[in-house]
Amino acid sequence: MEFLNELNESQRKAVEYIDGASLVIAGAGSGKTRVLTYKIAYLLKRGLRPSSILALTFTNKAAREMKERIAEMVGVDTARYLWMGTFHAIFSRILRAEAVHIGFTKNFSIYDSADSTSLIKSLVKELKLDDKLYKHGLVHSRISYAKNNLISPNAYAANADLQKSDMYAKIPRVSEIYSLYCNRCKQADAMDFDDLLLQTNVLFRNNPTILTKYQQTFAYILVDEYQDTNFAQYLIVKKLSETHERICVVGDDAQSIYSFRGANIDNILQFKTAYHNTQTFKLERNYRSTQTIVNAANSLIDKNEKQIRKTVFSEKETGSLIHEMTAFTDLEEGILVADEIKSLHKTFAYNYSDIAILYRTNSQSRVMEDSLRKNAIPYRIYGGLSFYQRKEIKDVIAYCRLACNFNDEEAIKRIINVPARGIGDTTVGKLFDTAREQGVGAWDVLDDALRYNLPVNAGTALKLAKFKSLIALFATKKETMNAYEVVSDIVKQTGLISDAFTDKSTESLSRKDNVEELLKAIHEFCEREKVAGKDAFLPDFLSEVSLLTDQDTDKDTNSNKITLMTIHAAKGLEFKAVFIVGVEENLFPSSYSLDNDRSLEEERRLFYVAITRAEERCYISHARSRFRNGKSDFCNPSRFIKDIDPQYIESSKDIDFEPKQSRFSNWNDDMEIERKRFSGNERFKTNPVKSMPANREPQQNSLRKIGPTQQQTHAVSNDTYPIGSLVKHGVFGIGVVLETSLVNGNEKANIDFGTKGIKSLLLKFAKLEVLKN
DNA sequence: CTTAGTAGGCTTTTT
DNA sequence: GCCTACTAAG
Repeated sequence: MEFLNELNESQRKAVEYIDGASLVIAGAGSGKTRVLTYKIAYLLKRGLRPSSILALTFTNKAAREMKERIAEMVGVDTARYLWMGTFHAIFSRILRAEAVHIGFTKNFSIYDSADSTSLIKSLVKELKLDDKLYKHGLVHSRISYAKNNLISPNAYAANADLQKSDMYAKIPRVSEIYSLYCNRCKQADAMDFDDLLLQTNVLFRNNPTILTKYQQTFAYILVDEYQDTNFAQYLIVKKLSETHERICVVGDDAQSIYSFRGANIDNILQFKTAYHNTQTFKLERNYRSTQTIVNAANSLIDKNEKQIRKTVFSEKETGSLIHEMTAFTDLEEGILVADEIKSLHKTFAYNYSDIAILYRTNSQSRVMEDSLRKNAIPYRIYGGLSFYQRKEIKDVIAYCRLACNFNDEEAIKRIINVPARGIGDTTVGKLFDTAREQGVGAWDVLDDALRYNLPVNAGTALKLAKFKSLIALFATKKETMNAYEVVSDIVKQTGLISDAFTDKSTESLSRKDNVEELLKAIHEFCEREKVAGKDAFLPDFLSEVSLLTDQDTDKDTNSNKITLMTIHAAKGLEFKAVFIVGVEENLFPSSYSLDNDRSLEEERRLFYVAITRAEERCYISHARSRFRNGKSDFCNPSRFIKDIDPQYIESSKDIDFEPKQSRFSNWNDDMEIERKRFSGNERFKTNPVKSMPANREPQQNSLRKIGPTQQQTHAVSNDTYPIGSLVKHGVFGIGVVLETSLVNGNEKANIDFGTKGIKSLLLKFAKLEVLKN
């Protein structure tokens, strides 16, 4: 077991304890995945069969990467038999095998969130409720909450607290919708994402022999990211490990950021209560970040009440201070970030792929993008609409689903008129109403309008019947043809992308590309299975694809580009330099989180996650005004900045926002900074990593280019705003132009707004009105 | 039944 | 400001 020597002492202890329940608290960057993989390797070396080990993750990506690493250690042929995957993937596999015990078939459909939403909308309509009050998102989140907490529709209706809060929100009939929703899913032989966990619980609760079978199968259970488990997941794991209690959960309460998806931080905080004789291991050495970054993050998270106390430390160099950047507007923020990235790239030889810009909301990406594009900095945005959420992809998949499960009503609704075949909303409405009245499935009604008294004319009836026979044809083909052949056939026969030939718009071309991309993926899937000696049929592909996300489609991750993503998406990743942008009140922390401490603490953890992504340099930026929801808002710096011990931050704030300070003294500061910067640069060249000096910083960002010491600075011969002009600014009012300068080709002016102070503004953004010059 | 035009709305989103 | 989802006209 010499591989154990590659671990530090606390890691090794966590790996070697396998006799009972263990909780591994893994601080950011402390080698959590390493512990998990080595532990599995250790279990195998100790003689456990791979098929008796269950390892649960939250993403396919995490599962795949872990499996690869284990394969390297113990060989592919052993690793293959591990039960390793996401909660959803593993339990959908078990549910397919045991489906009959809970009234489903093994080919049950998986409804994605769009299907759930669509079903909820139809139910609200059917019940003639006001969709302004019964918003689908809200209703869905209530249902989801109930399912995650294993509250049945009846229990929901009987629960006084839930009823009270629904009453208060003027949506008292949610329990009714919930109940109908469950019935419809069952009729459609469909489970939504939450059902995969809920029905697993139902299965184990109602079938003790089946539970026992899996308890015996899984001799050892490991759970990654335990802080993100919800109650349904907690209970599955608890039940499966009940007899042997050989379980190891790994997580970091400080990185619990998914409560809005039902994650319950109490699962990790209370683990010791749930499992007797728990051994706790703390991984406190951070291998990722400089001491400054680790200490700053510690000082921040220290402000949270609810947490497992730990002392995360780094033995790397001190490193540079966290840099606070202040911009006037979101646009200027983009410019400052791009400027700094250029300097990191040019002067300090950072690769673009070493740098990430992280934000709280996706909408913030736009300004950053614009600025990067203008500066010809390559970037890649993660997030937004995922591949599998694209309309054309979902359409193809809906055809597949329907071919495998004729009861899948959401699939029928989605594709019955896609591509347009003259079956409109009215007809579809009649179809489902009739099916409901007659107590049959819509599928049955399709080709027998007469028998079921479907009130449509002969032409429409024919169209419906033709649609049915088309799907029935695919259903027959799937019995003999492999997944790739069937789906190519579907795409060809339905004409889903044929309009791309007539329509040359980039839009339809990209749709065509996407469908081809999907076909390629299916082809690869079939080839993979063939290598493993299996034939891949449509249901096999379907059960895999329903649980796939965009993160699994990652390509060109190796290219040298800046990463732009939300902080949520950045969890688990690391970059040499990280820019956290828009760190302002009401944005971060989000205004939605301000009314209770629990969610405010979660926002703080989110900020903690953001900071701890950085290995060497971390920038925190905020703007004084920001364009949001169509209008410009004033912004104050986030309270979280004050939560960080000031000794770890340096800031450009004083320079930009100290109107009382005289220009003269600023100049002095500025020159001092420039001097330090210069000497810092020189040192840096000889040793790029270690001597990253804290003082070579962009804190002069807005002023260094104005100060006389800067060589790139040129006075602007400016006709529009000569010195002494009287100008009017939308926010600051009337001011006098003191001086102008050129900053990377952008004109900048220092303007005295009297009581509002002296501001340094970029003229192209400031929208100044000249009153007198 | 399809298309265009507008009103509303707005966090994060491992599956 | 931008996207979606519903409504009114073709």
